[in-house]
Amino acid sequence: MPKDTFFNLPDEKRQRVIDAAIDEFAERSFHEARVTAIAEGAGIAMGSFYQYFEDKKDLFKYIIELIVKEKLAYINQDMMANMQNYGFFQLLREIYSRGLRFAKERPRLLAIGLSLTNNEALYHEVYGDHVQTSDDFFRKLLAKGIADGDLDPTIDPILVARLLTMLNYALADFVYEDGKLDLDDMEIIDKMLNLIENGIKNRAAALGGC
Amino acid sequence: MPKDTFFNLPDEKRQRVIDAAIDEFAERSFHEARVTAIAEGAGIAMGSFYQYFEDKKDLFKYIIELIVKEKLAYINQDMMANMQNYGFFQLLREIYSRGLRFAKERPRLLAIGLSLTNNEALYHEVYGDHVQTSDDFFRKLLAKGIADGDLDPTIDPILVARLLTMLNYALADFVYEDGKLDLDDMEIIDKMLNLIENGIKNRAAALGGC
DNA sequence: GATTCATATGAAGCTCCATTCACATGATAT
DNA sequence: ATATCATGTGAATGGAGCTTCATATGAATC
Repeated sequence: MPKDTFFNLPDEKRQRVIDAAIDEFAERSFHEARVTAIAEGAGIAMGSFYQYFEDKKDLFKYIIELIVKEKLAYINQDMMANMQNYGFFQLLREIYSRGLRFAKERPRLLAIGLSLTNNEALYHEVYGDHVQTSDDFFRKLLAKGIADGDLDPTIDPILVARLLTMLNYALADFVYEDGKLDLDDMEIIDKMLNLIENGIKNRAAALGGC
Repeated sequence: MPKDTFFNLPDEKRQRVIDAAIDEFAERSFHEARVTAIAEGAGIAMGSFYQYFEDKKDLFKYIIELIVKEKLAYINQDMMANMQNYGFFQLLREIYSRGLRFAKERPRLLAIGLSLTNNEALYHEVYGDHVQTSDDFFRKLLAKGIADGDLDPTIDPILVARLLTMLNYALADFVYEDGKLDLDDMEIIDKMLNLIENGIKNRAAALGGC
């Protein structure tokens, strides 16, 4: 947790520190990121940095906290409230589309988030035990989908939840590689959803008899 | 490229160096990995290390080269030769199952490979341009599957290739988290394939009329 | 205007490594 | 046995970067 001195800072200066930190952590892993670069980027003295934070990790945890808050704001806004009104695939479409928007609008935040998932030790230190994972969320969604009759009841919710999470990551990945795919965002999402909904098997032959 | 002195080493000693390097790179990112730990692990003097390698990166690239060779051996063996005899989903099942076996039998190699995909700069330095990606491979497979009539011809092969790659990663991920899923390997793979083949929509209702 | 308190500063101090160096060792050739 | 060559060694060297420290600045209070 940053010290009081940090929160007492004028908004503009505090924001400069946050921005500089996001820049550095987005470019380099936690271990590679340099406190000196952050201080310089924010236009503060090295000594000041340690007036504001215990150490580098203290700042990093704070930044992660901000990212989580912001991401949840993107995903959650009103959606959970109206959850009952939508079918499974509508909800999934909404989740993916909001996740993609977050990735496009805050690519540096996305990069930091991804870098954290690649560092297990740090990940646990940041989140402790109460890891409200993306998996948990999808599991609940799947349970509801099965209960509502939208989904094949024989699927394994734990496995599928993980797969949906991974596909969500895949989506974010496309953002980094512009031009790889000549599609607009909703088109990508709809094609992904089509895979999730129907698979990729050729049904034309099989359904001939219907 | 390691120096001649390295390749002139007795096999046993050369292997000790390779093993020590794999241990260290599997535990820590390239940047965090310590030459001192590798030298100590291999039972050689620091000076010797620099008789064998230009620097830390020289060794790292060599290790990656070994990993790629070994992984290809797992995946490729005879399979590509018999490709024509199998349908798309049989091939995919085979690929996933071999990938999973590699992950289970060589978890440290898997970890190093994953860590490399998380470091774009290093990744490009190691592979240069001729990045024979997993994507390319799946694209060809998909093209064949469509040509053979196994797959829905309206899918987007580029997008789906990426999704199949990500699902392959997801599979490897499960290996790390034992117990999360109470299934044996082939069961996981078959459930994944079922998602890919048929999606997760509940067809019972829709097919009632058939 | 002196004291106190909070904050600012950048130059040390320190630790951790990668890399180098000056000096063995030991084999092979002369 | 001496010279030459390849290899081995671990103690310097040096740089990078986190953290601390001694000292300023400046506002608020007495």
